[in-house]
Amino acid sequence: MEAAKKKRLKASGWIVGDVKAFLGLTDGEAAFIELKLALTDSLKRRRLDLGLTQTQLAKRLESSQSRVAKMEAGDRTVSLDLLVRSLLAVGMTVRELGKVIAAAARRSEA
Amino acid sequence: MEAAKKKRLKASGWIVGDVKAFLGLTDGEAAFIELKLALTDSLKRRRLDLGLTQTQLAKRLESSQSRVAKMEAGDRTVSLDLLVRSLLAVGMTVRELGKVIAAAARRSEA
DNA sequence: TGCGTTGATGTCCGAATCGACATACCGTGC
DNA sequence: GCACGGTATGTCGATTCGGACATCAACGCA
Repeated sequence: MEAAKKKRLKASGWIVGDVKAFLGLTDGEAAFIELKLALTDSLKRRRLDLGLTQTQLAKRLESSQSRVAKMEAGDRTVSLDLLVRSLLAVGMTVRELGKVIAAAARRSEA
Repeated sequence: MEAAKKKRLKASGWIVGDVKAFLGLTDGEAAFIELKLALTDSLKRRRLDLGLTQTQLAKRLESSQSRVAKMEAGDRTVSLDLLVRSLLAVGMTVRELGKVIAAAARRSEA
């Protein structure tokens, strides 16, 4: 968390300390979770943009509705592999993927 | 593969058709492999930059030398999860990760 | 030559993840 | 209210992936 934001929060009465600190995660682990969340959101956004239901998307991915739901819910039984494969399967390019990730990093630093 | 490159190769006597076409991969699958390769290389480069042996890196990752070797070799039993978690564990930021991925895409388009 | 270090490869088996199915939940329209 | 389409959640057997270990090749060095 950036210092300025921390200060703002503290000033407004919050106890400062993010999820990472609370759960005792390392920087790497926190970054990994942050990354998964960003992809999770991207996937859901893309599905809605394509006007698909979870069931329809599942068919494209040769998966099941329940797994799509878990992907979008950030379920811990969903791997980064599956998330990325899915994004690529619905037409996201590697380049766009890179952008999404970099953008997510920027957002979380703010 | 981009058209211009295809032409160049053809002109120089190569039979045109990349790995993707040969193996009958979809665009998404090909992109996924491309992505893994880029991360594989990044990991090896970072390890060498840090001046670590595979065994030393393995210790940091709480893994084993053989798994590190497989990661760097692009073994199919190595997941994207492991690759990304390893990169984050050796100090790569999510933002850098995004850049590496985008850069890899640019390179493969050329 | 023999020795130590580094990395590559194959295998084992427990843990994590998968697709699938059942089922519950939640709106919306009748 | 009820039905229905869409989504969420829990569970199961099968597959994949993980760390660990053994082993091998390649290298430099005494």
